[in-house]
Amino acid sequence: MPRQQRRPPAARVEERHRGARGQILNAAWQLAAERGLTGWSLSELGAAVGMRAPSLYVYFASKDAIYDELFAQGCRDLLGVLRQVIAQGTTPAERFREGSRAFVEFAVAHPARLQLLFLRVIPSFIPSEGSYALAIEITQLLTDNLRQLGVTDDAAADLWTATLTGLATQQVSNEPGGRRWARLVDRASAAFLATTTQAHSPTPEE
Amino acid sequence: MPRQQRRPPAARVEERHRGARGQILNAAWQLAAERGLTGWSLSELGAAVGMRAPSLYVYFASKDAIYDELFAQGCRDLLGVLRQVIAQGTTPAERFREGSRAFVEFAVAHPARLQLLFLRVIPSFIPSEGSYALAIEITQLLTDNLRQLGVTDDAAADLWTATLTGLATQQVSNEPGGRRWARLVDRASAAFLATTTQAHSPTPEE
DNA sequence: CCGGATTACCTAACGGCGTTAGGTAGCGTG
DNA sequence: CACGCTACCTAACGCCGTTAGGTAATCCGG
Repeated sequence: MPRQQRRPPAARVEERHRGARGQILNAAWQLAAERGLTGWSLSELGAAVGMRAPSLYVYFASKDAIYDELFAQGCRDLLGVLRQVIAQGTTPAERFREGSRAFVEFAVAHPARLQLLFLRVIPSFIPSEGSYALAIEITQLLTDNLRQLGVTDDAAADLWTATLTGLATQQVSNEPGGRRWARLVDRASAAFLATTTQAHSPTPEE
Repeated sequence: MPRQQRRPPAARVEERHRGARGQILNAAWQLAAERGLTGWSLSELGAAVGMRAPSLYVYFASKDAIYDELFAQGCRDLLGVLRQVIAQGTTPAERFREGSRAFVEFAVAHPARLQLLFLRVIPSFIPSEGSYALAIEITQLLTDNLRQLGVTDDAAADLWTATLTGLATQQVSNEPGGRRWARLVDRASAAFLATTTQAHSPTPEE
């Protein structure tokens, strides 16, 4: 009957594991950026951190588990960027415009990350519950941002997320590294704002 | 020095090959629809047409070559649908509205096809020159459609293709089989039309 | 400082993938 | 009837993600 003795080491091990996992995830981001979201193998990822492929299973349960961590990290990064940009804005309209711009910039800066977060590209990968909750937070942030503008229509928010992801997706799919679609975000913001607010705000009644 | 003798058989062979290729492509569409664009193997595809995997190489040079044919077929199908819908419209505005609606319907009807045609999902697959020309034809059709409305701005056309693919992509990525984004196409059409034409048409000068 | 437990890696191997090589029944035609 | 070609097959290669099992190095209480 093996009692648990010597607790302290377990904490140290977990700490070192956390470091190794971070290193592996950084290497995975780099491989994804260089060769596409699915264009690398566990052998290559292992080599990038000085290991053989099977050793990666000490730190992650599967390749999909690595994708799940990348998904969560990407969500947290985007949330951080959006929150910072929104905090800097002085008016609701400015927060909306700058938030939209930041979203598209974030997306086109890393095509593989865009695919992982917003397109179901890997048939076997489904985000874990915790990771998906982070994705929901992103859309809620956008929705709240719109609500401050007086746009309480859920359909309007859906249309806006579709427009933003559409611009980003067309950019990275058809002209990676270019600006042809990315530069349209301000124009799209203005047009969206004009059509969705004019329907409710210029008419004083209701 | 083997001269080519007996020409007729060669033609018959090519004809039968065409039939077999069509059968294989049909099975591939079905597998892609059921299991995702990349969620099937050549063994499964072969089994679906009563062959082993290596025998498929009689008809296609590689799996990517099969994807290329599917890509071309998808483009031709979409072109056919759009041309038919546009021909039925009586006014430029109606053609625009119905064409947009048809585009989104076509896309959400078959998620894997949408991924193949508009999202770079398979790292190893790059459309052949001929197939890509068909994809260009699609965007040109949309651009011409807009031009008939007096929208000659290339940026406006880009924004519109981004909006349409964005709606379709959000639909199939976040709620496959649903209508949450797909139903917004008419609203998006109206908003787009309002903002892009009001900037130029109500002002008579210029 | 010793000895056993634990850690952190390794090699070997499995089944499946896309793909290539080589072989063979059966059909169509001179 | 015999030949050549067609249309398939099996075997095999290297790579994939993954599992099993083994082994040096390290840690820590006695």
